[in-house]
Amino acid sequence: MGTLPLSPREARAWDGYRRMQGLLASQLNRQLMADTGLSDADYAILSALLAAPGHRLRGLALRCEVQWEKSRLSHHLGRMQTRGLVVREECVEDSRGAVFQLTDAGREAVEAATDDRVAAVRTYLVDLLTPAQLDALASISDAVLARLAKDDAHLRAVAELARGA
Amino acid sequence: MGTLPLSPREARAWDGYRRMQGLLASQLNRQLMADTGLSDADYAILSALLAAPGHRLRGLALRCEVQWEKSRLSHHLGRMQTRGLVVREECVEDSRGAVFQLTDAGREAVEAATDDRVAAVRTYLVDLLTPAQLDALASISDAVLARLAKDDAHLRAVAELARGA
DNA sequence: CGCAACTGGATGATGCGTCAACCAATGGCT
DNA sequence: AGCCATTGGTTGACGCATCATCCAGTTGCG
Repeated sequence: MGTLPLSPREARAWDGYRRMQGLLASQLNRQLMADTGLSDADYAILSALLAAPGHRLRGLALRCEVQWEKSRLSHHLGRMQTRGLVVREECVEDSRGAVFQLTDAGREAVEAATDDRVAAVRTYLVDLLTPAQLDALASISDAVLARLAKDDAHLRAVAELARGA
Repeated sequence: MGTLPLSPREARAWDGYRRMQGLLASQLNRQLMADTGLSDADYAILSALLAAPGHRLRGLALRCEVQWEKSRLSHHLGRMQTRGLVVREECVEDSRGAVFQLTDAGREAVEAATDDRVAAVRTYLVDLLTPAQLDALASISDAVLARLAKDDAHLRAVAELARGA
């Protein structure tokens, strides 16, 4: 593929994004961690569970929520379990499956963390942007996510073909 | 701080950004890694060195370029050194300092990786966006980065005060 | 000069993320 | 029923990121 270099406009956008991404992520993570003892990853899991009916979710469903690799999820849930944030239970309808449930401590931890997280998101992102910028960010994300999803679909199609061959 | 929850518009922007960020970063990293054996982090270091006069940079300067914590930089440079991508030399004007220089292998590796990186950035971000969206992304980044810098300045000021007290 | 504070950088411990391999349960197909 | 491909999930190894600590060289100040 003959790849032309980025134009100044493109380079500015990419460069800005790259720097913002790194610093913003580390700032949000650091702050949440310092204030609540929960990492970004913890928070993602916990809030997915909190939103689920009965504060419990099948491993697979959880994986769809947070979009992690299965081994990452497994490792992390293991650690969270030893920290008492979550418990693992057997799955009734598929005995190789697992169901994870929020403990009371886990529920308290997320609830305590939520304000902090929202406040930080406001401070470092949302409150800084105009409505037009908010919408632009949403539409940019949509475009990128659609492209990434297409790739996923492509991968699945290739797997399909391999199966057929 | 009485933190009101995010409005639907704000939530959409934040949620989109969050998802895009995670998947985009992992896709870019994965692809670069698979195609060139270089991680995102490697590439950041190597391209900073490549751009520097003489392909060499003081540790401190490198840290400013990539905005990493010093221990991260030190560890990573150590590993890159054992991989033969980089060499560490003594620093003349400050003998506690260190200077890092790209090896030939390192130079070849970055140069080989550059096309791949640019192509991926096009595929998954830049080429998907309209000029208006590119500009919006740049201005959003500027706003966020300015806010983060302000915090940094604040931290420095606090340190200053502590020094004075 | 001499001492204290600071700075550039290295190091070790620890938790995290990814990959590859694995295992058991399942479901489809004949 | 019996087999085989698939799937949900775990495990171990390994490289990476962060924190706290440390060290040597440097700078500023009396």
